[in-house]
Amino acid sequence: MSVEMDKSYNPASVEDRIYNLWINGGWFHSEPDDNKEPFVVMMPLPNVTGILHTGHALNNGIQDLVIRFQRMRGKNAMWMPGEDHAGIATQIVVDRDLYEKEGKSRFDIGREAFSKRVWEWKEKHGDIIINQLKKLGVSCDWDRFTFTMDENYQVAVREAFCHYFEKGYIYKGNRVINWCPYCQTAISDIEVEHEDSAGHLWHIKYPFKDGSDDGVVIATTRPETMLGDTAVAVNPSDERYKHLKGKTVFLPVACKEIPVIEDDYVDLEFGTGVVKITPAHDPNDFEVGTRHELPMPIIMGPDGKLNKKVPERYQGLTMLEARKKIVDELEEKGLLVKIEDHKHAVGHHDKCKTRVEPLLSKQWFMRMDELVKPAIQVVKDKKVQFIPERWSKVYFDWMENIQDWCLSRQSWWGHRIPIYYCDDCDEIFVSRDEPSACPKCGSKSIRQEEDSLDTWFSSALWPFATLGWPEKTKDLEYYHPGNVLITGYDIIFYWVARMIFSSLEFMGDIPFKYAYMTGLIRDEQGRKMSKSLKNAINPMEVIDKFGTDAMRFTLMFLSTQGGQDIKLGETVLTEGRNFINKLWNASRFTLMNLEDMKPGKPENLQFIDKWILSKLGETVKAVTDAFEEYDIAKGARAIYDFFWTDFCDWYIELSKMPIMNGGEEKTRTQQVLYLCLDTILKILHPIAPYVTEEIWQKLPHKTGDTIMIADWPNHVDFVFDEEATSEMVKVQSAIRAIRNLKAKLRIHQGIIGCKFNAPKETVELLNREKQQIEKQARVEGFEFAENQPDGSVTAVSTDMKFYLDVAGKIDIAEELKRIETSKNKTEAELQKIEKLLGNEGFVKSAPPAVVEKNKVKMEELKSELENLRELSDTLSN
RNA sequence: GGGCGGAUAGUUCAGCGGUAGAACGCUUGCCUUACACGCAAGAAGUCACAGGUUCGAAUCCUGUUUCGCCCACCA
Repeated sequence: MSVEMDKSYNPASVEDRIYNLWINGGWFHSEPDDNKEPFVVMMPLPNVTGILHTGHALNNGIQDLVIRFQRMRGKNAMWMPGEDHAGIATQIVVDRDLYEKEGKSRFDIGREAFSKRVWEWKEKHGDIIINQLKKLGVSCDWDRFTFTMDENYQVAVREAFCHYFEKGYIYKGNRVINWCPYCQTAISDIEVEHEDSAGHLWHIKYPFKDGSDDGVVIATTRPETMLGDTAVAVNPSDERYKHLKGKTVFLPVACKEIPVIEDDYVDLEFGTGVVKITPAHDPNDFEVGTRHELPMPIIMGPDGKLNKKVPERYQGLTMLEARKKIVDELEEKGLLVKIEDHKHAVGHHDKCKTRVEPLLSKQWFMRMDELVKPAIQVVKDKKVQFIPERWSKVYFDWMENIQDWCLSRQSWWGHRIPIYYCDDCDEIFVSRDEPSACPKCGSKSIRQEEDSLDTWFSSALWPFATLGWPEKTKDLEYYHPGNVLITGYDIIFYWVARMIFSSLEFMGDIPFKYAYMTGLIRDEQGRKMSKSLKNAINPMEVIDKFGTDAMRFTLMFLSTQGGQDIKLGETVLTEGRNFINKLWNASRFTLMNLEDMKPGKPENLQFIDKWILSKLGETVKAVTDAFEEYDIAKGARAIYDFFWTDFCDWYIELSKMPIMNGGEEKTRTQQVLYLCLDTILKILHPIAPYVTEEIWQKLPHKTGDTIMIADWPNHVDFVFDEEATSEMVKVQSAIRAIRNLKAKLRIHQGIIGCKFNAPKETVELLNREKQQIEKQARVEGFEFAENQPDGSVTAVSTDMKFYLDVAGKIDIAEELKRIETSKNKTEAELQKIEKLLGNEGFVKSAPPAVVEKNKVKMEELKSELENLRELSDTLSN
């Protein structure tokens, strides 16, 4: 019988099979259990319209790592998955689909039909991202999968809205909001992306009256809005414009007279010191307009085109078309004084990238002042902790300067606002269910608000709405609050902050203890991934090419605790792939040599065994601590270093001889190998779940059905053996020296630096190296004496005497040069350490261990230097 | 205009008070019966700059330069 494993790891043949094994085992599922401590992670909701990007791969990878780690540590791990209806984002996608297939817009088919279409779309495409997520190997509790439009979830949303309304936090306000002409809806401030663009500052003369040459010059970046001007303003303290007080000016193009008003808002330094006031199309102007009770004509329709309030020749033009026409016209009339270049930020809707227009409009708002207070406090008190800590500053800055939240969207896909209007008595009321009559006058003539809620209103309830809230469920009691939220820092405002105040409001508790902010993933040059640059990496393609584990390992390896952005590309992914393959092959070697193993605890440990087990213990501790502290990369690095360098390069290589020797030695080595492999698989499982499971399933003496729920190793089970460790250091340097062709020369001269009394095992190890060098040396034409004294226990150098003939093959001049550089280097190092040790402060205040170490090092350097001198003397003779 | 982060080997990054580290790439050998997605040996760094604190600074402080983010109603 032999172990059947391919020469290299083939993820495609493993991943789906293993995932099904886990699903069928039901190990992802969690139920409340008072005897076990829960560990809860709430998944950041992917959008129904979404396709998986590398950001998902990163934060779901970390979430899965944390969940698998805690599950193995014996916690009742529950990871809540779900999907967001994603209001406007989805509406845009379906709207486009409708247009492409039937040439219609949503307005052509109406709310009912459109809504039906979105549901159909969701049924058809909603699973795409979920299936992609599964390819990542995520171990979330699919039985609990929640969609933010599920019936239960709708109940929660209505409850929350009614609660806020009844508390007086929700109000209808007439304000200048951000309007997206493409989506034809209001959006909130944070949904506007500002892009600096090279614009102009137009200086325009408003004459005192029709025909007059004289007038005031205003400066504006948006001349088209002058059609909605109802005043011009100057600062009351501005001496230049004292004479304007009480006058009116003539508004060119629109042909009407508007007053000159005084307001502190006007900046004396900027532009001409005179500002045109367009109350319906600029938030500041609106405030000025309110103070001075100015008329506020709205000149733009929902589609972003000028409406009937403007002269006929402008009606139906878009704002930008109107701008051009107005500027032309002003120029013709000689009213355009000058045009300056001016850089300013232009707002765009983050979903559809359309330029947003400020618009006076009636919308529903949520008062934030009260809600924000406790939400700030819990972060101040470290009840909720950001990782890395610096993000809490971003959180505070936003929360402390927060504006009321514009909740309503003129969208047909989402939670319809549960506000009702009575046609008979004008009563406005909320209702938790479908009301049949007005509670005040009993009229049946009532209608529901047409608008929907901002999608983030429902996501804000995620940490408890998924657990059955507003019902008082066992789940809610057991799982809330959660432990950690893992997400990109780009949604701190959208989601993290809103979950915090929502949980505090409805649950009286924080939603999670830690908010771990991942970096953003960029391309190899550090650029943002974008469609236009065509530099986006599709995780599905990465999985096809490198395998899920390789991708996950790469991402974890790069995701440092500082939350730096991550540069991802072929090079690093290849490294991850190589590591996984190395694991596969080390396991293949181990398993091939384990077939006749007697199970049991290894006995009669030799220094090499003690050494690898010491290292293993250290690694287990380092990894456990790192994962507990959410320092993922540190953990990944610890495993990588131990596994590749210590385990593969040294232990496996050195294990070949005792295995060949057979007998007790062999059994012992097999048992140590087994112990190491088993432990490595376990601590690597949270990072690379598929390979580790696949290999673990092949272990001859495993207990249990899956590595997923195997016990996490405990470092105290591995004793740290200092003597073995220092012996190993010596052996390693001896072997390295022997391996080196130049070292052969030193051996020949009898001045090798690694003379020591070695135990039998060490000498054997060295002999093995000797054989290899012999072979290589023969290839290079060296001669040897054949009969060597055997079993020498003392000096390696004596043992290597047969290299005598090497001398003639060495380029003496070249070698002398090398020795000279080497000597200089050693000398410099020596001086450095001498200086350090000569430093009184160092001896007094440095840790004694450090001083000792340096003393030892100095001795070593001294003897090395001496050897070099001796060697160069011999050579030059 | 405010705030945040980075600047360490050719490249990507770790280290964050005690003698400069890893991976990739590069050079030189090797298909050594787990792995060429591999093995061994090697070259490679004024730790951006200038001051300061300290016995000692890549590491702490203060400036400067530079790259990148985020926030902000100066028309």
